[in-house]
Amino acid sequence: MNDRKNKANLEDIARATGVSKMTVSRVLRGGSGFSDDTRLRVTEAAAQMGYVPNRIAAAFSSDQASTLVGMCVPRLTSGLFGHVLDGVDRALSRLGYQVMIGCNNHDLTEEEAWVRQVVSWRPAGVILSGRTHTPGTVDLLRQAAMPVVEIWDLTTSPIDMSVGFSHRDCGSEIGQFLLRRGRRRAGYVGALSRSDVMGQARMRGFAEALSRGAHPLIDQEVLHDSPGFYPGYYGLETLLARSPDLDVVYFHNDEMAIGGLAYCQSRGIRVPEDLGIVGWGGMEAASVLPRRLTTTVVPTTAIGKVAAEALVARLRGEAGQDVTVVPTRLVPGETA
Amino acid sequence: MNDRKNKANLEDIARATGVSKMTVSRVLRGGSGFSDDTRLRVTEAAAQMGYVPNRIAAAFSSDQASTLVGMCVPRLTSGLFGHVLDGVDRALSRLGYQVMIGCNNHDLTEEEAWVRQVVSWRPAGVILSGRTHTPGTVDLLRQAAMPVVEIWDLTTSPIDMSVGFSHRDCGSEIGQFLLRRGRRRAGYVGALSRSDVMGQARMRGFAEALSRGAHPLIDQEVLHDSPGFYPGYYGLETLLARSPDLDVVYFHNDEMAIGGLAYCQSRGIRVPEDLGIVGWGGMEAASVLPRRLTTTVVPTTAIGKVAAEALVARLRGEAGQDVTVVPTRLVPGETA
DNA sequence: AAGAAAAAAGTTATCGATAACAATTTCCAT
DNA sequence: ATGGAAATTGTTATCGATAACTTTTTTCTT
Repeated sequence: MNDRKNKANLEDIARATGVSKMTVSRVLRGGSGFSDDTRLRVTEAAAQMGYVPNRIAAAFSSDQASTLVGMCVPRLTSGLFGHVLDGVDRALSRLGYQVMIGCNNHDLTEEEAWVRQVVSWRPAGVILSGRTHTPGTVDLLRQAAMPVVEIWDLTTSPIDMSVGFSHRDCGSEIGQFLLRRGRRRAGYVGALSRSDVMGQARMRGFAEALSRGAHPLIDQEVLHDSPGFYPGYYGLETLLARSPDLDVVYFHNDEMAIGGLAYCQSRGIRVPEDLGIVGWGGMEAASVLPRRLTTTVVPTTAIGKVAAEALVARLRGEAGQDVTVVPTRLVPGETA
Repeated sequence: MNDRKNKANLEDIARATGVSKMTVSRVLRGGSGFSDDTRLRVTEAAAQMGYVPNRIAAAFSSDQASTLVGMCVPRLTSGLFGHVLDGVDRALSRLGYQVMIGCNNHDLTEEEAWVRQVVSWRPAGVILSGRTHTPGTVDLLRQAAMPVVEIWDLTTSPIDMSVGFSHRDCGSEIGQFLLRRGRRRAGYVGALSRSDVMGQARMRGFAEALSRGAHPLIDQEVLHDSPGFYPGYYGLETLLARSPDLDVVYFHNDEMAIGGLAYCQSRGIRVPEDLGIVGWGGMEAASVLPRRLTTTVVPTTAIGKVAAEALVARLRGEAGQDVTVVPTRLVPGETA
């Protein structure tokens, strides 16, 4: 307990116990190579001195010992990613890992900047959202030679591993569903056109299914805004002003769809009789609306959990598949 | 570029440039003490060799250099904390810090375990949620002698700094508001009774204000469940079964209040005529309901931002206040 | 009881960066 | 030109833990 750093280190404990630093290290890491008597004395001294291991030093010395995992999401304020994060954090913290977060705002350059920061911490592994990355990002991760899991948007040729589902298939499934229900004049309301490639993929899948069914997408309104309630409200207003005779509208996500529902309510448009409304994501709020929203439920927590477990399995050298599909579920609801 | 570690280090760059490690270090950290010529040669070599600094080593060597900040929230799946996290992450990542997250599930023992892990990474500072902590947590943080910000629930005697508002005042303000509006028979629906001390504080403030107004709280239903939509729905059902003549119900948060609204809708209870509904938190969804929810809006992102800035200010030795009040705002809405 | 095997404990080198200090070079005024 | 200040560069020690190896002690077998 000196003045400047009041933190005890291995040497302090060694001195207090009359053994070597190395023996203390062995005891505290709980391996073998020490007697019961020594173990007792060391653990007691450590507890008494309030020893907190220095993981910086440990990670520095061994480079096997890092328990840091980086996790980057497109937006922290999205309810869906909160659940993914929760799944990741639960699985990892239980195993003694710490999660470093990042947020790329759907911007691949921001993602690269974040990856550069994280890699400089020499983490045990990294989890990214999405399948598209800058060449620089991929380089950095390959150089770092650690487990990488790409989640959310499935890719068959991942940097390392991938856990998720196909956004295109989500859109396509909804398209087919609506055609079966007799909808013939579909529109789309989206957001973040430039950057949210996954939303785009859903829209493309949707449009393709409609075209295959010979009732192609009539019109779409894609806002340069974040996909929230108000953009949904005003997006639908704009779309209907242009194409009043649509019979169903697919939204970028549930938040926007709920905004769309609010617009319908305010204008006396009956849902689903006059207009069908379909969302995506499966936010909890959508399921307690007066009419349950027709949507695709995404197993957010499961994706986080599976991604974390895949990462740890790889760290432990266990065999595992590189690509894991976590299926989504179309919930018919009452709005389409 | 050896086999085992394909990462270049300062020494590699030094060799390639014909200067000393120290000079390379100086150049890459962008201080002074080198010529333009050297700077150019070094930065070029670094870029060419794909040098990624080793922050583990840097943090280890100087203990001033840690750019890690720990941030612990009660729940990652809460929309509110997603915004707080976003505020923190934006402010910190802009300044070159990395955020390590944790989640304590409203459990002080889990919080202590997390703090122990985080402290072992010798972070630059820590942000906690709430004003109540175990003695062990407080000890660990005091020992570590680094900036600590307690957010969300304001305390006048923080471990170090505090940024937030008074939950009791939130409840009290709603109580007074409802009395002014002529409500006389109020109930409360809550969740997580044992662990969510902040929800409890709101309830207490609410009940006190009602008592001062001579129309005390009639009944309350507190579920041992997480505060979501369904608990709100069924909580209100239970409460009304027991006390059918309530004229207003205050909910633990907006999610639960929306669940309550759904229950009213399903039973033909008119809101606000037959029953007033009041939430807390200010989730976005609540503002696009057919009737805007009466609630208290919490400046989530601002709290995160202010907390992060206070932490960094302290790190830089700048003066700043220890306790910052970030005011909430009662939004009358149309449901009470 | 002697020797071999196993367990326990100690020694030394090392990870990569930085602080503190020392040495060298450059620049400028006289 | 020359002394001295300023700018630039180099040297050495250090942070705390761990891997790899060596030494000492204990245990077991015949």
